[in-house]
Amino acid sequence: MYKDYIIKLVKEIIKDKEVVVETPPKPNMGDYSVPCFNFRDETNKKPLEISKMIKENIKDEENIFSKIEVMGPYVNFYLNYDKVSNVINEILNNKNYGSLNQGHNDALLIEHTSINPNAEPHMGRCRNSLIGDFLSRLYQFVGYKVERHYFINDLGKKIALLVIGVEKYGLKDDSFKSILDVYVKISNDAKNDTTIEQMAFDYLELVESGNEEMINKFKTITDKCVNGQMKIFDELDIHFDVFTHESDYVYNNYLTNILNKLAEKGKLRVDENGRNYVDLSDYDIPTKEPVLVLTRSNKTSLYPIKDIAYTMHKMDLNSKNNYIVLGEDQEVYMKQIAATLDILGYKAPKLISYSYVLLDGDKMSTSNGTLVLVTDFIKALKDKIKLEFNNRNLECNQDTLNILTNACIKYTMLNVSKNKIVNFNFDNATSFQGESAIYILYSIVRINSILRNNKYNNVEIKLTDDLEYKIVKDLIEFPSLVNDLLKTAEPVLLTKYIFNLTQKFSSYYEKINISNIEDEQIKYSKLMLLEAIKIVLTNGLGILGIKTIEKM
RNA sequence: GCGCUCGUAGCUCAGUUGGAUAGAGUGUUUGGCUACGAACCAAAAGGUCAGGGGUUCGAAUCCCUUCGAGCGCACCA
Repeated sequence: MYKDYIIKLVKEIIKDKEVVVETPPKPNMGDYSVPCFNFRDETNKKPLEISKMIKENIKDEENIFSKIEVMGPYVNFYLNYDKVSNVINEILNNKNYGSLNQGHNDALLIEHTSINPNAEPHMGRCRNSLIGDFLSRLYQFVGYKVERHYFINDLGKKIALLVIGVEKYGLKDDSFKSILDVYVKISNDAKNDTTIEQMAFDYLELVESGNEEMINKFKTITDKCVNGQMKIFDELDIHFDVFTHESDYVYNNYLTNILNKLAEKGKLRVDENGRNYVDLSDYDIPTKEPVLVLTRSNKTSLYPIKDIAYTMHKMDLNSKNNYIVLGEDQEVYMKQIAATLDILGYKAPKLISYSYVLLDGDKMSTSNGTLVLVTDFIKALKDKIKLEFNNRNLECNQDTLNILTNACIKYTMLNVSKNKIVNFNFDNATSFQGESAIYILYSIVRINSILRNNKYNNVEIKLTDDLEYKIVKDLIEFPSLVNDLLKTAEPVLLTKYIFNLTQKFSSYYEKINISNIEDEQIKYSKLMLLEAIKIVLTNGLGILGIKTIEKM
């Protein structure tokens, strides 16, 4: 946070040049540094002379730095910890520390997950939900009023098949599993009997023509599916505010209006088979043909036109802060949608995309059996956690078990850059040592333990140890980290920050026994430091969707 | 074939919009508990940053190229 201050100071000396502030490679080289290579000007001074010149002329009037030193072509700044440790009081007085209320209580709409109703969530698909939920919590943390949207694709060929399957085989009960069983049966039947596929198209046509009986059949079975999915997401503590059915857009005039408007703009085409498509040749679309097909030959609607109707609806609700989370495989598709929306005079939501999840090197997919279902993974984690508790003769209640399970899943999945493939490895994902959620939660438990045994009164902070300074510096950086999260939407920045801070605390814990300290001011300062660490860790974990526990 | 993303320690990953001697965890080797909670800490070993060119004071980072991986490229959603 003092980077801006440094930039301001240096700019008073070096005008018209961009000033970069970075962290020196070694702690004994200071807290911040400004490289002077780029400050060369007409006078052609060497960076070495410039760094000296900056040092001699700089005026730190707020007394933030205890020392400013020249090291070759760098000017290094050492924080005055007697002063900046004040951040601890700030954190204790503001439990929302890190949020600068960037959202100003504005509304923000985010769509994520939106998986096919007949698909059970697995760890691959789940990456969307975890990133989406992370962003939702981040935006909420910085003061947006967040609304989480879920689009229910209740009109696909697959749902039609499912309706046929239920007619043929009935439904044992309303559980997700029974529905999936029926789907597997009917899609196997369809492979040998082509009349089933034709029947599916006939059903879809009935729905689009407004046949109420058929509409109800589609909606009923889809809603049962979505209920099943939501039970799973509930376990992950991921929730949605608004559900919208794809079918809502076919009965009204939404779709014909879109087609008419595209025709008005002169961009609607019909091909030799009677299909409607949009001409996107004015846009940079990296497909063979710059088009987007909207209807089948029989004029029933394809998914994109319903998605466009839905997206327009979302943009009407919130045109300013509108986000969608999609896998990398949808990037080109989103370009097509955005281009079509542009023709229609609409903006597109901001796209957050991410790469696939591989299972030990294989893509997770139902067809080749290489996938880990969320429910199965949750179960495996719970078993392992219980075992670990047993080995230590500790009790683990349901709440703790759920929190720890969630923490493991979220931390593992969010600890990789979005545009990199996640190599999901079972042993790695269930490791509780080192860089893991359990390590972090365990450390907070140790902080709690100290704070339970040692009461304190607020004092003027007096720190005595290098490690404390390093921790304070991390705490100072938290608000600017949150800013970086907003800029990049990159969860790994946060997971690494949390882990680094936790590591520093662990070393500190080994080094200094607070309970044995006699001097009250020093002891209380350290206790306040721990409290501040706990608040920042809790805030950070909260953004990841991870709850903390008092004991374990 | 064309486009996008990626390639960093045995394994899983960071690397501050080009900066100082490339960092963590895990695994391996070693040391530390009659405890502010050892799911921890300390230390050692481990690198041609996929290969090759280029740009400049300086490249894991930018450009070109080769190789490798993932994804996409009109009637699935």
